[in-house]
Amino acid sequence: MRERPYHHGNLRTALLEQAERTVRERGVQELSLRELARDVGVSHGAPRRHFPDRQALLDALAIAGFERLGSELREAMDGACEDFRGRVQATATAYIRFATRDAALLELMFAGKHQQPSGELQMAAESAFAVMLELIEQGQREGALDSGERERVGLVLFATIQGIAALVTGGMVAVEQVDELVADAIAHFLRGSHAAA
Amino acid sequence: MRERPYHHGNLRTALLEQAERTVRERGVQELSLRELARDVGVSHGAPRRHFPDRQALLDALAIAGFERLGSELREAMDGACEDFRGRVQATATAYIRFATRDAALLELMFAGKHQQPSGELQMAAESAFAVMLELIEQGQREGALDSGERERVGLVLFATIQGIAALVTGGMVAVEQVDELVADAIAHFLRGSHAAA
DNA sequence: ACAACAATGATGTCAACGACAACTTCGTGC
DNA sequence: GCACGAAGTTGTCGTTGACATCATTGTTGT
Repeated sequence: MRERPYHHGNLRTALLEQAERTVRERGVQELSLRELARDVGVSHGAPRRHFPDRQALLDALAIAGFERLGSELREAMDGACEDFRGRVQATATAYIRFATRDAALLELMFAGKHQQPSGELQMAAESAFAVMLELIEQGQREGALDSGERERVGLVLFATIQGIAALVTGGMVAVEQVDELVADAIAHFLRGSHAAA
Repeated sequence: MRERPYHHGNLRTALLEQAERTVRERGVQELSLRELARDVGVSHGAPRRHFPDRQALLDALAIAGFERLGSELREAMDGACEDFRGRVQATATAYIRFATRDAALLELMFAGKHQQPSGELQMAAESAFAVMLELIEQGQREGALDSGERERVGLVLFATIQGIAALVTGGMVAVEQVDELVADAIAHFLRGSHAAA
């Protein structure tokens, strides 16, 4: 019977997957390299080959998180083929869903602790936020938004959504109130998006 | 010459002050009870008399943070005796200033990790946010805001501000852009605050 | 085929940490 | 003036992250 082979085969991925699971269930704080190694069935020194230190693991988790967030956002946006408001609502809801399901992961992604912008992480983040910018662009083409600088309007929208996520994960807003709050915020945003009457 | 006396005199306060300093300079993660004790000139077991475990210290830090945040917000709001927009802007700016100066502390306050709502912490948080609600109330009295449910409008505003803070501390918005972004967001908010034209 | 060689994993060690227990010093009320 | 409790000290245990060294495997050039 095969004692587990010397080479795990694909340890890096296994570590990332188990890490994401642990982070989701028990938070970043509780994530321990050694426990991770035990869970995956490998010695405590093994992870070091793939992640020189704990922060490197966290950075990799953040990158994976941004990639997943980006595709969920894009999927939501593309799926809602209705009007602009519908797309905004769908995208925002997808963001909040991600934020509530993976609160600890999102916190990790936002943590400015990445002393090295690390390039790759920055790319992943920008790629995820690009979806938001596309959304704004569409809105401007359809005339639902003023054609001011895209980034400025986009930032306001993005900040609002991120803020709602923070309120929810911080426990200041009950989960049942989320949809209502998102709807309120979007209505507010759209009303404010045309030059003064 | 007085070897330092056996009793520190007021260790609890000294610990909290040093802890806040350390958190501001090096983040929550780097905060160690033992190092704290060394910094204050006391043995590694001493803090335990005042904080049964690390989380208790963090909770106390969060409470102090909410109290400070609350008074800074109130001060900003009361100081700006101009129109409603000016008060909103002043309060929002004060919030962002707190968030950038004490990013790690704010993260700590928002962390849902307080398994025990702990009563006292909840009270401190509500007391800080009460300032925001007062602001909204004033706006409604002055007719600058629709008189919808206060909490809903307030939440949208608060979420936006908190979101901007997150963007800044997450490094996604440069510090120089903050004032502009806040102004944009508030303009957006106020334009959206009247029932459809 | 086979000998380097690099990649990957295992093992051992170290300092630091948080939690806990046992002991000591101090101040206060009876 | 004494007993008692609050506040601080010392020692210990198990865990952790980082590092160094060793073992096993896969690959590559000849």
